[in-house]
Amino acid sequence: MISTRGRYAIRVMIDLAENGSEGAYIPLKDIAERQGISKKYLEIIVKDLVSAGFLVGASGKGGGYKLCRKPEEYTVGEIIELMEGPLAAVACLIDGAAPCPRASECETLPLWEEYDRLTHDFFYGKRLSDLVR
Amino acid sequence: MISTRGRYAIRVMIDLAENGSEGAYIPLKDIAERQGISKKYLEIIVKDLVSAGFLVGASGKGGGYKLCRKPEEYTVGEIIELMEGPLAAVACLIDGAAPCPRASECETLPLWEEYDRLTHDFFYGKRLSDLVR
DNA sequence: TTATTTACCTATTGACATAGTAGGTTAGTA
DNA sequence: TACTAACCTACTATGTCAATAGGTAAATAA
Repeated sequence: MISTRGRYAIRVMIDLAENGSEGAYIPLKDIAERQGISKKYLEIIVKDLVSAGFLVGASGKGGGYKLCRKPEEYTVGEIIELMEGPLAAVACLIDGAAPCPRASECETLPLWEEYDRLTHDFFYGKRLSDLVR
Repeated sequence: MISTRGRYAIRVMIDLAENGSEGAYIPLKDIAERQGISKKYLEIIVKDLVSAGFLVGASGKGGGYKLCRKPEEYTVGEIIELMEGPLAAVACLIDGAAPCPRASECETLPLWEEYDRLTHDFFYGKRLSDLVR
């Protein structure tokens, strides 16, 4: 299940792509109102997008947020994985996790691997520009 | 993320398909040992499989569990949905849930719908017999 | 009939994640 | 100097996950 963190993050990015023409900074308040999401909660989400270098923020009057790249240069997959952690169907498939000692005999592992590839290809094949009206 | 409930349920079903030849009842203790999973925890999972009519249990000496259908007559999707609830990527797509008031203007909904179809088709296209060695 | 085996039942626990809220400080602009 | 907006830390309620604990009921083999 994709949580609100990931879903709201994508909506913020789309909002910026649609309303942030010519590199203007868009106040979070405006985004929150347009999207019908609590501004306070969006602050938490946007903070992570800034840390990751997906957005840049500017303080003070006339400040706000804007995209760092062109919409076609963001994939939906990287946004989701940033906000939610690895896009893995099962814990055994998370990179860097302790490898499952039953992996070699596990009859379900190939199933999860196949689903994992499907999911990964789907979300990394979608770009922010594909979602903008 | 598929939790242990769903994953263990599938492994129990595979174990029964492989070891329960000729309609014999297989004790949960044996399954737990073969699979390396706590028997106590499996009891909870197996209980749901019985309630749903996927398995049948027999008490007493010589008892245990067995499949009710042939392995090719179970889909992985129905097992997962039984154990984990709807296989939906986002809350707005759960059947019977309160419909999202923003659905008509939501720019991300088509994305989740497409992913949902992909996931559904994948898991309902896989059968228990596909996982048995 | 008795002992054994096995399913079946209810309750509880610790750890963690989710979805926020609350209240303040810093930075930049008009 | 007033205002705006980002930025920061902390807190909380609710729920889910992954089990564990300790029993009762049913069926069979000796």
